[in-house]
Amino acid sequence: MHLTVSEENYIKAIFHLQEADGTVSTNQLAANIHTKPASVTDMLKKLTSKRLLLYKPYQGVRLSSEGRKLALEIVRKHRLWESFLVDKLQFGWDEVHEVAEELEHISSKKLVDKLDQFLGNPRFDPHGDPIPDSNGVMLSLRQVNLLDLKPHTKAEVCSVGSQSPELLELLKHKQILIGTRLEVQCKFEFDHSLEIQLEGRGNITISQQLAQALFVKTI
Amino acid sequence: MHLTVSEENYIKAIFHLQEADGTVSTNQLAANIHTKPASVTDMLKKLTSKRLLLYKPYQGVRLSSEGRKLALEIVRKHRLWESFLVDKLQFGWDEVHEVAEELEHISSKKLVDKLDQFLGNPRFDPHGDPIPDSNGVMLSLRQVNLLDLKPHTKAEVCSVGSQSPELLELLKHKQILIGTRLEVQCKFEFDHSLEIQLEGRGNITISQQLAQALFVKTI
DNA sequence: AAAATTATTTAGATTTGTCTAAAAATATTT
DNA sequence: AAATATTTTTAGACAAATCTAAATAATTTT
Repeated sequence: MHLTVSEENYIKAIFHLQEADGTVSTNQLAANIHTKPASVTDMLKKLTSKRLLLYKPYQGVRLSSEGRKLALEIVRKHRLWESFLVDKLQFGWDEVHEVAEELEHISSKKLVDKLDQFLGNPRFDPHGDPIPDSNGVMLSLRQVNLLDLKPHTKAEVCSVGSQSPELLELLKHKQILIGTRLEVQCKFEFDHSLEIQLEGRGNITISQQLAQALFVKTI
Repeated sequence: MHLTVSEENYIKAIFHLQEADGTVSTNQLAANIHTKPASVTDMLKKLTSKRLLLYKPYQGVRLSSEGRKLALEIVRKHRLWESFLVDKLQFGWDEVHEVAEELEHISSKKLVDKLDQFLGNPRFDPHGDPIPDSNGVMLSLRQVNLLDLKPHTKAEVCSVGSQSPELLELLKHKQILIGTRLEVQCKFEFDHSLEIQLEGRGNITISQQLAQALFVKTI
């Protein structure tokens, strides 16, 4: 089954969007992939005819099991390449996403497996996200959204919700990294912001938007 | 200047073909790139309008200095990735070409330079071909075609003329690698074949076609 | 439940890179 | 140098992936 770069990008986007929702709408996809709803409809039809999607017009779309398998291969490649860039080529973890978006479309199965081995079969990428193995099995982290933590719980940052440059800029400024430990001090109903204490440092404020983008495990 | 994969492949093909000829014909390009002459004409017009080619209809084509610069970047990427695959991922030198054909189109300049550094700034790839540096400067080997050697000269294989699977299969069968040492015993006018002695082994026959594909330096 | 709004699909156009068939230019042979 | 053969270009068509504008379906509001 050979897919174009464009087809792969749709499969990947549906995979990520359906994590939350179960089923994905045309408009959601169009926004995510920076294209127009009409273009999405065309592509959904094409991928459905290739048996990669379960799609009923007006009813949203999900990946078929075949589609899910392909999505996991793409995610695996993306996260392995990110690991390579950070661990071997000394990229910053906040500058690898775009390059990995290109590298993830290289098709050689042998390349991916050799790369995996070369990196020591890592289970998580530099952002803390789990890397599927060559059978498409992916560990899931016991991670919760920072927004859902109660006051006085301690936690460790283990992944971020997106790789947008804007988010990464803010994290850099606040000196929050994967592995940073913190304790929620209090929460404010008014704007849903939190005050947290960073281990070894003082208290800082986290906005609702930022908290929503941070996934932690309690410690 | 952003080029599509297809455009880059034309630039690269012209670069390699003009090594020998100086100027490249439409049919030559079509054969090399596995496409039809009519398609080549269209692309030549497009790349000419981007000022990457010097092209007069019916008169063949050459790279402009801008085109040559881009070609060298692509060749650099190709050969660095081949080095990575062989040196780091333990690929055989005869199985890296196709993967490198994909990797060479990844656009990040930073990636290429970091990769170069990671590999220890190699000057030659696993096939013995020189790798241009980040300024597009490429060492040229003092290498001659095996066909041009006189009887009783000793030489060392330092590069092969192509990476076609057929050629690599034959080299594997005859156990000829980069670095293999040999001595030309005699040449036959009739079919332009050579008899050579492989160091530590017996005499074998090299056809005109094979000799033409082997570049050596005398020792 | 009818009207208004929003979401989605259809219809038709555009761009890129390719193709085939035919025409034009160049090269080779007699 | 005329005829023939080869090479190259032009003209017109096609598939992929996108777009805009218009039509249709679904949802929400009143």
